[in-house]
Amino acid sequence: MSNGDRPANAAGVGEQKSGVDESGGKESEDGNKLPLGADALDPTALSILEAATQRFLHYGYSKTTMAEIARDCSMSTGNLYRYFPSKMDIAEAFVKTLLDDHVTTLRATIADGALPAEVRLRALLQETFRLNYNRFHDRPKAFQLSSELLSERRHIAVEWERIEEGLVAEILVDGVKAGVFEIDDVAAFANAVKSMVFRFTTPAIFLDDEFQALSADLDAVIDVILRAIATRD
Amino acid sequence: MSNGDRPANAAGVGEQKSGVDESGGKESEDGNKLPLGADALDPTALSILEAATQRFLHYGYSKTTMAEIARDCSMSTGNLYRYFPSKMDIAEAFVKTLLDDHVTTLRATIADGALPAEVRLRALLQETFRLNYNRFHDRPKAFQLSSELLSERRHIAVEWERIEEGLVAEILVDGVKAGVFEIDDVAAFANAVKSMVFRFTTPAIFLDDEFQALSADLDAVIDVILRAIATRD
DNA sequence: CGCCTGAACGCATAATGATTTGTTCAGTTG
DNA sequence: CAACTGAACAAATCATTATGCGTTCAGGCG
Repeated sequence: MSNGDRPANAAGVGEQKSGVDESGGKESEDGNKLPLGADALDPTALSILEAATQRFLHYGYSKTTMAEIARDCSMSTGNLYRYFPSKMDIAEAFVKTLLDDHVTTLRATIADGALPAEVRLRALLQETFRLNYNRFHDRPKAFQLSSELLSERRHIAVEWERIEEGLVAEILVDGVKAGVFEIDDVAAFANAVKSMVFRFTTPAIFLDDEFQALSADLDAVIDVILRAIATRD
Repeated sequence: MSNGDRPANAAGVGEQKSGVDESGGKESEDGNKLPLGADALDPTALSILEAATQRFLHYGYSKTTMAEIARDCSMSTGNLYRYFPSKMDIAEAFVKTLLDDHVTTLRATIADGALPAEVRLRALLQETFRLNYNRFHDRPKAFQLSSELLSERRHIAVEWERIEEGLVAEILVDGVKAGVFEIDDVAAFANAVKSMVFRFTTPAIFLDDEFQALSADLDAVIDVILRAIATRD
């Protein structure tokens, strides 16, 4: 218990190691447009994350050893622990950048506020599906790692869902303001939407299904949703 | 290859053993109100199924041995194979009676045609959820066995889904006839409903969730569905 | 000849031991 | 003193052996 020396803000992933408590943790008051992971990282920590990312993508989490990451960075294994509390925390940083990219893409998808709310909502939900599908199909290693991590560190999944639900709610509010949607409780409805498109955000299922068929099914669901909230004249 | 002797209709589960082909198999032209499994079973086969059922429920599939089942029935292991082609086929018969019970319960739930179609649809979907939830929570061994079998013998799952979708479509048609629903393509809409309630029929997910919270979420989804198809005046 | 037995076969699962790997920390370096 | 090393330890993982189990089939019985 002698070395209390850590670089300023060591990896920003200071959660409990294996406990089960759910203390809120940092709230990050700085608006929700900033990236949620990998920001303000020490250069050394960044190089570790980069090396780990390459190996994770090629060989997967379990086949990547701390010794290999250390060798890639020309440092000792012990030194890795000055920047990340554990191997799992490196994976967490990796997954956070993945999710961060997703959110960025989704924001770009719905950026054009001039488009009708129905169009933007459909685009958002289809793009969410497409991102999940591609992550699952084209980068299986990344997918496996993220789903394992998200099931073990639930708070990340919860936060991510909260953000996605916020995007949906954003469009819903726009639609209500524009007079094309009629919704009592936007937050509750956004939650219902999450349930309804669950099938298209749970890759464990669409193993052998075709993208086209699922996308068409999703369109049918969106049709129902839009019909339910369309203003009646 | 000398013994071509089998009791008439040996277990009615004559599918291929481990091939991958998907030939239609028997069509069962006799209406869909009859039980789909465990009918017309030899008394001996029935006693085997009964003994196996008890052990499956108590100890699960893998911890139940053919030797035990044979001992329970006071016969040799070899003789079991005169009534069921394999252990998995005994499990199939077991699962079919489970699903059969489900369908019977669901039919009873929506039997009262005098009730409004909205009420019957909600009852059907909530009851479907409740049955899945209970099977998952109160009889974990039965649940595990059925999900493993349904993923291996897909045609059973497919047929079961077809029946459930048929029940939904039945109510939808009634609602349209009564003038309370407005639906273009009933079959397509029933399929969309299946997607939307997917979350509530996929027990792998509601591991730690509460029944009440999920049931409330399902109610919200049903509200959206009903709002989408309500006739407008 | 129809119905059934139980020993025998080969595969899957479990148990055992050997090796690797995540993590720690006393100590080195500059 | 901050940055880092590398040997040491416990726990996980892997290869290998041993055991159990589903399945078959040549034969017995009534």
